Amino acid sequence: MRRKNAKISNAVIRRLPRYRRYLIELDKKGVEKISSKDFSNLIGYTASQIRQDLNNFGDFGQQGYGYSVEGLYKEISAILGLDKEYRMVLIGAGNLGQAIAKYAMNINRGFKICAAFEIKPELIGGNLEGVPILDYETIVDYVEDNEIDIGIICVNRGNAQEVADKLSFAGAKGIWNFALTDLEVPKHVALESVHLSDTLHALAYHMNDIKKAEAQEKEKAKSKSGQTKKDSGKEKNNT
Amino acid sequence: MRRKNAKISNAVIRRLPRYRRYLIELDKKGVEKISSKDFSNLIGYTASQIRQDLNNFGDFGQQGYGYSVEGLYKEISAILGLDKEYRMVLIGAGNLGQAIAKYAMNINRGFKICAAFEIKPELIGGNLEGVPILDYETIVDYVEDNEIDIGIICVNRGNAQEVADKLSFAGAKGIWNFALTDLEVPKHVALESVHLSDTLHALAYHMNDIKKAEAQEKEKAKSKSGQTKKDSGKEKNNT
DNA sequence: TAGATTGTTAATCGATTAACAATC
DNA sequence: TAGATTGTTAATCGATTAACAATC
Repeated sequence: MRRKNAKISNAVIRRLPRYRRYLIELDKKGVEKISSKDFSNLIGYTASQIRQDLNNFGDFGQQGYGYSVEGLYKEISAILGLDKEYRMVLIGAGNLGQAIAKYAMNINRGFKICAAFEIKPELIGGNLEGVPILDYETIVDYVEDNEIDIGIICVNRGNAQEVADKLSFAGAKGIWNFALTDLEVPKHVALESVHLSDTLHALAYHMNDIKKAEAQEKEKAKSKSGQTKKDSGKEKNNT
Repeated sequence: MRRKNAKISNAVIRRLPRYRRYLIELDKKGVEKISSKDFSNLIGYTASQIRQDLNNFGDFGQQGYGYSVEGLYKEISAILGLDKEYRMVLIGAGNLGQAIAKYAMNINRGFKICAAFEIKPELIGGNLEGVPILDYETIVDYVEDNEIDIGIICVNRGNAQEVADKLSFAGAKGIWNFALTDLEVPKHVALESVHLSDTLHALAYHMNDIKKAEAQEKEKAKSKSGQTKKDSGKEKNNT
């Protein structure tokens, strides 16, 4: 039986786009159904977790059969709200902003960039693959008039909060933030911050962790061989 | 007393870059010390969690005083391995790749892009702010000869695994992956995948979640007012 | 029907929070 | 010294995994 409208944990939500990606691949390959066990082998979550996750939203499977790949794909897409259209604006049309905006348009039909905003006069009036670059001064009116849903923030960290404030004020419902700062938004606005450098720093940590573990391993192997072989290492000249 | 070399949970590691960011800000403001309580108010983790997290790595605080901002910043930087230098290559010099590479160079002195690799002939031979764009065919030799630590993968998802294989084979110790696929790497190679579209999808989920909650709220308010006020809504014509 | 596999409850594991003795 | 605040143990909370009855 389906759960009521209990709060879904963030861990579950983060896994949904991944389920969806694998379902797209399966569908492409012509696979029509999949059991939680086979899905587990593919995606790397336990079968239990997969069933548990999906049952937060409904009874999508069928006992003795499994899950319909196409059916589940559609369900998850709907849960994520990917059956809807989103009108977006980009704020900050530098390298990163331009790349992110193009990326967002390419990955999913439902996300449309309507305009980009800049303060730099030399950029204003230009365009990105047909998307006009407008004066940042005009953003509030534009967002209101064009019923913009999402703002992509790609400005410097010092300016990000004021951009978020303007977007929220003008009626945006979501903010995809790439500035390296933690923003505050009204609770009716959804916020997703992508701190790219944090992920690079986590990578550095893991690299060093592996390095340390390898060094310890070597150390251990050395002392062990020192105990077992008489003629090794420092003991060499003692015999 | 300091913990031995127990495995640090991933949740802790993800918080470290954030602690570090706030410490940089505090240091810039001239703040010299901070208690876990004050830090908690600032960063939004509980004081308990902050002390618990830091004690995974050492006794950085002082009873009755708190933590030295500069000292803690240095400790965390060292834990993350940010006191070292990293030599990087970019694979895939499209919009996103170029933007990510420039971003990585700007955020931290320690990360240096040595070269970019491409298969498109029209890009090979060019350069990105002084970084040469080389033929992808030559990547293995380059990574070996130049002791490259990290590869940034910004190619299409279909080609990402083979790039990861080449990088691992050539001796890279870390991979920062932006291709929309889950890579397999040898266990001596650290992998950090940034699935940008997954974060956009999570944003869409949260936007819809807020929308649903608001609709329910409205529904509840309506039925409530229907009970209390005689002349409201559907009941209007009944009097 | 028998076999397979779900949905769901119970058990386990891990992470966060609370409490407090140690100590600066 | 007294007050403040840590380091650390214990309690709580939440998420994952295991188990199994329900059912296709």
